[in-house]
Amino acid sequence: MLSKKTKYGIKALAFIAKQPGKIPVQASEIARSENISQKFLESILLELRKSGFLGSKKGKGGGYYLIKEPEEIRMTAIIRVLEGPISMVPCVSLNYYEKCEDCESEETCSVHALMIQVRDSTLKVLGDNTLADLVIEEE
Amino acid sequence: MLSKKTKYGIKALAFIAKQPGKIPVQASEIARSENISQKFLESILLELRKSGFLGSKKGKGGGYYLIKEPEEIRMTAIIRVLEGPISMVPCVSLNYYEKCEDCESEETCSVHALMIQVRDSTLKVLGDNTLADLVIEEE
DNA sequence: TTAATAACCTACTAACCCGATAGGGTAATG
DNA sequence: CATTACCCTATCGGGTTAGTAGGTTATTAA
Repeated sequence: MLSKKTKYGIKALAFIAKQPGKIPVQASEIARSENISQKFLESILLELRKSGFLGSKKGKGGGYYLIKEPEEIRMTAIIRVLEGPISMVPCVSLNYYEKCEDCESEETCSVHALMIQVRDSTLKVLGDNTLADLVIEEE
Repeated sequence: MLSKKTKYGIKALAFIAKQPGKIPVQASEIARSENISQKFLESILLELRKSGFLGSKKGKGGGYYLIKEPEEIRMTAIIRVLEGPISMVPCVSLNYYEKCEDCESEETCSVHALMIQVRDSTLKVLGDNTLADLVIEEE
């Protein structure tokens, strides 16, 4: 299950990407438009800024803006930052690998091979889609 | 993320499917072999019995056994029972659909279309794999 | 018939995480 | 210098997860 945090983060990024020009978008505006708790959204935007997706500008007329082009931002990157691992099990995660306590070996684990298949198919979809694709579909 | 419950459940089913013949397998044996808390496993096996995957026999020589052939048990069915929805978001779930509170319409939601793609690719993998496939890979 | 076995059932709990709220501080603009 | 809007920390209720505890019931073998 996708957390609200990730969902809100994606929606916010899409909202910003959708704006004409490169003018900063305020958190309050996004919160209003997308029905998100403003404070909660602020913390998400902050995280997206710290991880290099967004730039920010303080004061009047300030807000958040994309640093890279929407076409360059893969959904895998966004989700990994906000949600964490894409895999359903840590033992098949590429970026957040963790060994299982209960499994003696990954070769004999019946779940392992299956979860690799799921991971790869999900990765394909999320890697093929960029932020630009989300915006296009919206119009 | 897959819960331990689901993971243990799949492993247990694979363990039972792997047994030669149709003799019942005891929960204690599965728990020992797979390093699972026995009591926790019992509750999972019980659920799998109630949902029609397993039969059981009490008393000495008792245990759990598969009701259907491993080839007939799709991974989607197992996961839906133990884990719940396969989709990452309730608003694209086929079996556990729920409307989003924050979204005004699903057509304009930037997340929606993406999550349908993820759902379909995951569904393909889990629908193509049966319990029999897990056992084969183990050998 | 009785003892052992193993499934079945109910209740509880510690730990954890999520989503949100509270209450500010800091920097930039006009 | 006042307003704006980002920035930061702390906290918290509610829910879920993974497990533990302590039994009851049904079946089988001695």
